[in-house]
Amino acid sequence: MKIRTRYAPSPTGKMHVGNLRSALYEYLIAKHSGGDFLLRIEDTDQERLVEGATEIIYRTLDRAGLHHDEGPDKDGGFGPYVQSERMRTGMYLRYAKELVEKGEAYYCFCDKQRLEGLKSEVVEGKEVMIYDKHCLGLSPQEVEAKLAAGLPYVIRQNNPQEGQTSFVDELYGEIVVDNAQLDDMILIKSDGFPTYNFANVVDDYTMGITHVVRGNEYLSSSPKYVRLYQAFGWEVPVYVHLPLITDENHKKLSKRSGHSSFEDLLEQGFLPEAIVNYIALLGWSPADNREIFSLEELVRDFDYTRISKSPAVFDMAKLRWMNGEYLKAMDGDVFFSLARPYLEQALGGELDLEKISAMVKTRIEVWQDIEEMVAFFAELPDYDLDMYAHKKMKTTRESSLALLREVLPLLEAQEDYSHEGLSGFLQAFAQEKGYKNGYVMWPIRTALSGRQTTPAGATEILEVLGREEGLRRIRLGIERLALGQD
RNA sequence: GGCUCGUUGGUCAAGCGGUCAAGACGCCGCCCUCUCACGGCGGAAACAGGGGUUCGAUUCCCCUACGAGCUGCCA
Repeated sequence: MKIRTRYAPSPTGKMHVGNLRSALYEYLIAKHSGGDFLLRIEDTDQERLVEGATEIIYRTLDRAGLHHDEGPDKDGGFGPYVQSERMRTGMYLRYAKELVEKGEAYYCFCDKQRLEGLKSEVVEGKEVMIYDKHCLGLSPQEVEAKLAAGLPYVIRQNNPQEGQTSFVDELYGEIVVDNAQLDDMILIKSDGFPTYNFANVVDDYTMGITHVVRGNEYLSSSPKYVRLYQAFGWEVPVYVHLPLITDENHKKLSKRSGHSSFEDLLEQGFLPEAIVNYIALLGWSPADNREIFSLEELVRDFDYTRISKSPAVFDMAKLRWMNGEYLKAMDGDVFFSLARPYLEQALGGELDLEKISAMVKTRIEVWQDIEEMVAFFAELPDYDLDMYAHKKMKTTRESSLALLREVLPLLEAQEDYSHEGLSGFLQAFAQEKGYKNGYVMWPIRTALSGRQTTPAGATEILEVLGREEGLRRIRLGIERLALGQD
């Protein structure tokens, strides 16, 4: 049997990493076995729809490389793939009526007031209500009359008060609940739209979904869905409920709390491959110890039985590390082409950006790190003269001044300002004088950069800065040190 | 409140009756070195608690605690 999975988001905003991970696992489970991954838009809640949200879903999936085999834009013969369009075919109501006829569902005409009156317990500020099956007692004639009168109605599932319902989740094992716990959830809303609870079952069945892969939040309502399948006489699909992804406070990720969406992370300078790789490991681990996976490798190695059951905290620090790994492994030219906009923004087009790009490559974790790191090339920052003193280099302000004065004429005489030429001659100089390399390089680099740490050594910086600017900065350093001494 | 699920270092996470309880991120130290970074080496750091079962429990069962999810005409 060919596995078919689906990602079924409701278009209500951005996709955060939890949403994306669901999509990823659904994709991986299907693709690992050569199956199909479908996209279905669940827009049955007309009030929560957000303009443009569907486009975000397409964009995100595309950027993440999770290409669907079927979807609203790719008909595979199981369409429509948008629930509002499916509703127009009348299918949900038809199926609901079938259930009514079987006694597995019933019309309910209860209005808001009556329902409000049913709310009894108040727990943590939330009122808890269990529907009392009031309308189940209506005779067929009464129902007909109310329907004919055009009264608004909903259709509710009719769950038994006794017995148990169970199903097997691939990860969590057998889940058993007392039927008395199952409330008569609404299948068809008064606006004619199906609820998620009903639509997901009808759609998953009619679209041939074999493996229902979804967030853990559905685990406890799954018995109700299972009852629906059974009521229809449909085969229950394979269920794989995924553990939650939480923030550092162990709270479920949500847009409301300002948690990053996939697109936010891209803006923050993360690579889509790194994000995908990272979230793949949030709740799943391979049999070996590997951590770096391309999407193709994930497809090959993804064994969903190894998905864990406990929630995972989204750790930005590790994502940053992983992004850095991707950056380091990237081809130099590709890196440069991607880094270029950031380099240009920080430095303009004057300097040799390609050289600077190479310097920065092993030192950044996200693109945004570039700007701060290279700013000194464009403009010498104001710096504290104490920076010239470094215990390990054995330099002091005084020794630095002397060193720079000693080295300046030599640099003025130098023609070759290549990194190789400069380092060759400077090291020779150090050796001749019996200085350690650091003793001569530290003052020079400080004068050139005005910084304690730089993405390159003194001679590389000098090469990029060029003879004129380099000498200018060194002279300035001498001047300031001399002044500061008095 | 009820129901369901979960609980190995700060975080991810291996383990599936007998291990000195992996590995990774982060942190710390050392080496490399013209600073930083990379790279290399090393370190601190965990089985929530209590009962069982067993010759032997991180591993199986029960209870408690804690956490999470659901309990919507939201998904």
